[in-house]
Amino acid sequence: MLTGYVNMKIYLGHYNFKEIEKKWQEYWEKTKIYQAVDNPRKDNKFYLLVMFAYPSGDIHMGHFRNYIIGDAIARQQMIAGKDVLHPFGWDAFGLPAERAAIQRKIHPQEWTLKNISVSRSTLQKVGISFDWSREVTSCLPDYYKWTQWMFIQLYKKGLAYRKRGYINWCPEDKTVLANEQVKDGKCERCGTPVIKKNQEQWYFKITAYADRLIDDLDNLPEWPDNVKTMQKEWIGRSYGAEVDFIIEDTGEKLPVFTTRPDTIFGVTFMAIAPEAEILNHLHLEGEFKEKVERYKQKAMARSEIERTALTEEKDGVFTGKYAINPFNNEKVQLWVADYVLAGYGTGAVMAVPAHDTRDFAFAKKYGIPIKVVIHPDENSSLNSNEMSDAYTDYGPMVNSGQFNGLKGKEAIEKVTEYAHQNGFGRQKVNYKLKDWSISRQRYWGCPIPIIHCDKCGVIPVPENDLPVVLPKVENYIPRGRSPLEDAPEFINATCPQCGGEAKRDPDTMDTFVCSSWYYLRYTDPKNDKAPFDKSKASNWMPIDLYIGGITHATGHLIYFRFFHKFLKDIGWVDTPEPALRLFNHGMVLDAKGEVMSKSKGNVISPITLMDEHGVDVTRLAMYFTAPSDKEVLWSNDSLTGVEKFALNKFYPLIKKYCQTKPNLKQYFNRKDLTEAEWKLYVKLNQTIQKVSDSFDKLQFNTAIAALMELVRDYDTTDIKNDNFNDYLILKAIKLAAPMIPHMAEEMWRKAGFTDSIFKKTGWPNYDPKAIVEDEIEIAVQINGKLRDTIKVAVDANQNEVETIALNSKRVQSFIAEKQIIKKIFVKGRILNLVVK
RNA sequence: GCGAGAGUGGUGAAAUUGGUAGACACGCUGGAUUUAGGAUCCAGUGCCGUAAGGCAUGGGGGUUCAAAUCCCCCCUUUCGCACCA
Repeated sequence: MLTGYVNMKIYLGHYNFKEIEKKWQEYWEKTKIYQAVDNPRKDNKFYLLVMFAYPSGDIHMGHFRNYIIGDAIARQQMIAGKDVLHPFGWDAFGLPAERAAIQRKIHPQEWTLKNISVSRSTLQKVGISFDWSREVTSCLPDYYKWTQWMFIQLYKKGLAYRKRGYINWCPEDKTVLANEQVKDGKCERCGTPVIKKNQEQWYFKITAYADRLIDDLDNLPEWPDNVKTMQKEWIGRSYGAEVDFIIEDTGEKLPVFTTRPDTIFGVTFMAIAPEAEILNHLHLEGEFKEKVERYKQKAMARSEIERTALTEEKDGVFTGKYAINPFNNEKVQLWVADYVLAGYGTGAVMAVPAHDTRDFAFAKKYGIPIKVVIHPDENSSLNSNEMSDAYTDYGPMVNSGQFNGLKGKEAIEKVTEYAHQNGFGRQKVNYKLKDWSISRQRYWGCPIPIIHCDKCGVIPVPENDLPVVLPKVENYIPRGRSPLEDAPEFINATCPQCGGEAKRDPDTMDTFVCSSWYYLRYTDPKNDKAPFDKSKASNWMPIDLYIGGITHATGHLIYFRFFHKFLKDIGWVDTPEPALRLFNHGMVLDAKGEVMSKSKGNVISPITLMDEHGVDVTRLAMYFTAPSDKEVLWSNDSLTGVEKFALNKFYPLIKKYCQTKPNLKQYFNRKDLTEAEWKLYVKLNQTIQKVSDSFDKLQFNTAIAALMELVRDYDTTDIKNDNFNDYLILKAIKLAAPMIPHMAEEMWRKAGFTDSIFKKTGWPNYDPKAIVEDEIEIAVQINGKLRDTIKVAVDANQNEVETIALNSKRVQSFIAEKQIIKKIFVKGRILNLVVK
């Protein structure tokens, strides 16, 4: 019945990947197979999102891996019959594009648009199933019009506001950075140490959502724990109390935040951050004024890295002023110290040297008293003269008046309650998270839709006048203030309120604003009346699977959740969270484990590999090398095994197809198959199960291994039933199709189908009664050590297995002259005989 | 320093979540075929040992009939946070 021996040499020539890839790519495009509908069935939709890309050149290995992971899942869902939305777009504003443009002396817009078109056509050649009809590009006015609209909605709700304060400034990029763009005190992009600068900026009030951003993480079971933990820590919620100390001279309140109100009687000094506003209220005099001033200057000049280095000894300077502890009316010294952070709490801390490590070191250095107010327990005590470090655990309060003896949680509650009743304190929750600084003094970004009028103040641009178009200026080099300030045609405007002369806001937005809502635009990308149609968005939301790098854990992924929650509050979306499941893929490094970069000269381009080996083989190699969440040390050797498999083993299956058009929905009955066929049928169903499981976990390496086993076991000499033969081949093609789409489509068509395999043809379900073989090998252990394996019927009970086992010569030799004292039997697995 | 994860053959990795460790590949060794091959096919391949057998999942202890998997200590490593009062 079958074609018999096939010369593999001839065969390889028969899979002309260049031709076949082109053929199907054109077909898929022509038939619009990836075009998502606007109104999927709610219970049958699958929104697969991969993070959109910076168009910084053509795509590299990392992109390639990211997108083929998503593509395999998207295609599996298509086969499975889901309505799939799998869009793509470009995060096209931002510093990298601008910097590259400056280097090459091309306008950022031209550079960006050119890169987009190159990258797009590469992605099309990779055969990624993106719905290009929904492409969005964040630097084009039809998109950023709505980014500006978002800004205005936030402004209307009081969630976008201006504030003067110290900001992170990158002297190299000459712009403000958000906290998440500062890594180790350096600019994340260029590595330049960041300095503090006092400037008026726009902020989004993300802190108003801090609690929901933390609490709702518990409703995201399909987000990785590490990301959730990172977000929780980043937001950094801590419960405590705020206590008002009194500045002795002026009687002014000096509130401080503490998580340890139970140590309040141990306060021996207060420390204030050099940048803190309160310092100006102290009316410092004489030499103290000078010293403090000098210290402030010094502290501000130090870089963030120096200031936060833990090895650095803590220092500070006495202000000559005192504050009163409202609990015991004790007078405590007021110090300025740069280990206190201006941006957290009130910028001042109550220092309890006996019970805080930092305060202890500081007190020792400056000879400030140390007062013990907590003992480790009722039976042991501390002596401040003998302490070599602070005691920071909980314990009973001492030297604390009426509170003596209370400890831990109860102590904290009682102390706080007392402060509350007496009007000098309250419960307080504090967050590390700060409001999101979004102003950037750069050209290549989304203009902030605000007009500054001398008469009317800050006026948002009316929504009808959007977009505020970014002008194409010649001089976009950053100089420390926004280049737009020097573009008269842009900066000069009329006030929408009084009609008088006014100025536009010269800054552009952080690009993370653009990427905070793009996933919604995909549901309705051409809408020019609204950012998106509510019902279209509602049809597709939430995102079922969001794939991207772990690098965005505390940046983009928090902003995007914040935006979504805001949009829910103003009635534009109806789910509490944007994405049900998050998956972080691993990085691609070179064979030595180093990042691929042009400067190192170790870049391997996926394009070169695809030209030489074809898209499908290149994809397969990437899938097979490691599970998707692990990093890959890429070596071209990875191609060898999978190439042989794909070209010499898998593709030739189609030559053995007998054109019987089997019914793929059926299961076979045992009586209709020969013994060998049934065995193969079981193998097929096991493969279906393994591949499906692997896809659920995005572990394509094991899916491929399972397919390799199936093909290895497939032996036509055993098969008499052509219908079964064809059934097996078609199922195998479907299982492989998401990973090797071109080859699979080719095989599918060769099998006589006139429509695409990706058009809801049905993902294979395994036959539950054909998952285990009739006869299996089970292990026989003596005292827990493997001594033999025996073949038994799959449902053999303990007695049957024992009989067979005891018949084994090997087993006998191990139990000879010994007594069996215990028998453990796990059906289908092991028999363990304990002997003595 | 704190938090989370990881450590399995020469290499990439599997392991039904406590039940035959190393699936599937790469590489290597031997053989076959071939004018030749980096092509293809067959066999072998964790380590020690001729064998019987013993030893093996970073190291050391423990729980269990049974541990890569659970518990304790240590080492290495990756990532995140890094004076958050």
